[in-house]
Amino acid sequence: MNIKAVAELARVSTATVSRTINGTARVSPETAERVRKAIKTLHFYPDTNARALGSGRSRMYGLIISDITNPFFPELVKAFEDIAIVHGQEILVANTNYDPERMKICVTRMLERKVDGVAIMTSEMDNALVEIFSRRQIPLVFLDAGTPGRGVSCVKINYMIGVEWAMEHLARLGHQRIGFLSGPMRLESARTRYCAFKVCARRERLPEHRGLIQEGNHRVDGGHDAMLRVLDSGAEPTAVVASNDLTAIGAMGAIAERGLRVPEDISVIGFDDIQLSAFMRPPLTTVSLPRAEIANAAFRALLNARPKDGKKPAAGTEYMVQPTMVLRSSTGPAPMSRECDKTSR
Amino acid sequence: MNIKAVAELARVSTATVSRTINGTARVSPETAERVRKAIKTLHFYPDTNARALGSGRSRMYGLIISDITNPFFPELVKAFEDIAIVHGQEILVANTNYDPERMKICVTRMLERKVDGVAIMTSEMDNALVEIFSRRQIPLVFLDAGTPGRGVSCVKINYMIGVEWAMEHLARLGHQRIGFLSGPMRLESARTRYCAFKVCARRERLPEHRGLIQEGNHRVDGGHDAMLRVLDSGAEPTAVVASNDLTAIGAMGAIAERGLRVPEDISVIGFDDIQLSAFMRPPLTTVSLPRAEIANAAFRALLNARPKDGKKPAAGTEYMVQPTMVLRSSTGPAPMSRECDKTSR
DNA sequence: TGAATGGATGTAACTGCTTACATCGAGCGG
DNA sequence: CCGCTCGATGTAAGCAGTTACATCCATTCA
Repeated sequence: MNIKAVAELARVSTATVSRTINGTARVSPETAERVRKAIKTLHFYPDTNARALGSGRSRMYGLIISDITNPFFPELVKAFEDIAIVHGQEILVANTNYDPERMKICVTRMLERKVDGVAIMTSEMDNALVEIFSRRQIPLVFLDAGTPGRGVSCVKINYMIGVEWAMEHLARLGHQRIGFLSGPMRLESARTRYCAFKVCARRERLPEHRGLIQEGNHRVDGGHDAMLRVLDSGAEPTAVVASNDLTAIGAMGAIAERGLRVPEDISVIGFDDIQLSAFMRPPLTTVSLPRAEIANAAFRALLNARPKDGKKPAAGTEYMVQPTMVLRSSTGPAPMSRECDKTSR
Repeated sequence: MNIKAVAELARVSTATVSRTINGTARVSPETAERVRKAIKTLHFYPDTNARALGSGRSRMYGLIISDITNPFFPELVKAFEDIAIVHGQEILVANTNYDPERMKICVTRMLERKVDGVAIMTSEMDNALVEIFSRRQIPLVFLDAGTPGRGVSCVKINYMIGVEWAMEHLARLGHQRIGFLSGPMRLESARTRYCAFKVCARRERLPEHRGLIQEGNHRVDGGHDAMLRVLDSGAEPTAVVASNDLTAIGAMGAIAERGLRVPEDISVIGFDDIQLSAFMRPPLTTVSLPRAEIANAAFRALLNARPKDGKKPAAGTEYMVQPTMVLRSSTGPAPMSRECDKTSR
């Protein structure tokens, strides 16, 4: 079942069949109709491999993420896929599992499949690998990393403003001793959020305490453990900001274990706004990162940077997306300080 | 950058390069070494499209799921991908978004990419589409649907035993008035769970009440609404079993809204054991469906059914996987009946 | 010593589609 | 009425691999 069979049935050449399928040149309406009919009759599906080989374009974008079971990613992937389908492109998803070794495999897959561009939504990237893509003139787009260049774009999230909003929200509620549960420090995105927190904390002249800041791993268990360390440090926070929602959820568990209540004793703010945050008890106040917008920007970046007519890829751009604050019930007025508590007893 | 360049640098023919890459025939160690060195020097990555075209095998399996943002799927996808990588295969994931129309697009993609087999882990499948695959001798494997045949396997989950365990657990805790929040009845898997519940309920001679059983949509909002309907029906359940975890989570929210407590007033049991269930307050007792095992069975099914040497696909098999009960804190002893409550006041 | 064997490698046809170029009429202006 | 243009279509050369078959040479055996 190939294009030749269709051509014979429609009594035209294979070129005409190809042209009607792709709309790359004028075909008379009657001929086109005959071809379409033949395609239907024979249940013909053009072989993508052959198409890619012949045309040099694979009609496929690569999407590299850390781990599809991290709830941040599925929505991103879906949004990206939906846009891709509209543009007649497919997407090839690859998980790095946070492992730079496996990242190499991902890159290899992309190259072997001759993707038209790659969106790298994770940070396990090393410059040698970027070089490989750039040598082949394959457009790239990074999330929260890199600098724009020929064919290389990046989508940056305005973490600073997100953290500012969170801090402002807490300040209004009267919080002073605010903890921060960071992500793994080897991740650029985690470091950025951490830095934004420190800048804000300094600016607001919040009391500092060594124990207030603890490193997690962007997973629930890490958030749980980090929160316990905060509580055990004697820092006595009235609120904590977590580097992502999973961390915040772990923290809420730890707080409950210690017999404290959210938000009466400690307020908690997350980052990401994953689906499940809305269904926690209490529902989590969080800084929402707009997944669909990120996917959109990334896709547009790849589309725009696409090399035209064998020329070099166009210049890359930097996109900035703005997070939004989602107020739910895990934050509340700061409790009176412990000193007051003691006095009143 | 193609195989010819490698061949020239290694001073051999393209056939020898192909042979060393694929290990399909003996190549002398010295020659092989030269070829490998040339590949490395030139950063050569063989074009998968050309390979697939030449060999007829795409080394790729399709995986059709409903929706990657449904937390049941990411783990399935990941497990499937991990096994595939070990076997040197890739996977092409496609979302149907629960839409039969879009299922057609998914099928088209699979055919165009000449996949070596397809795992269909969703129910929006119609027989005409199955026919298309079977005509092309492409092995299929279904989850919870279909019957095994030539090249067609299925992985079935023993829902009956899962529901039995849940009911037994509740019975031991003294529950009698047990509600059921079903999934959308058009899904075979939802119907199966519902039937299993009814069979169990009859066998245990549990009191029946029209309002005890309500239809949800396998999402949180559906569970929430269905639970409200149960509560408003006057059925006064002391426990509810939900068709999946998201439904159970929605139900817990509805219960809390009505000022009732889980598990003191109403026990809740879910189905699936998605990650977030462990982090609910209270953590959700649920019937765990082993995602990794399902992925494993599906992959093995495709591998075994693969047509050998141009022959027809082998006969398909039926795999049965067993769920397990995960006891957490959303279930507890049945409260005394309302009547008793009234009397004691 | 000549034929048979077999391992290593080369040659070239083939995969299914795209596309540059060629061809062929029809319509049209000079 | 001729040459031109232009739209519709055909021809065939790629694209980058795989692989059946051919070739070559060194053994091995009768």
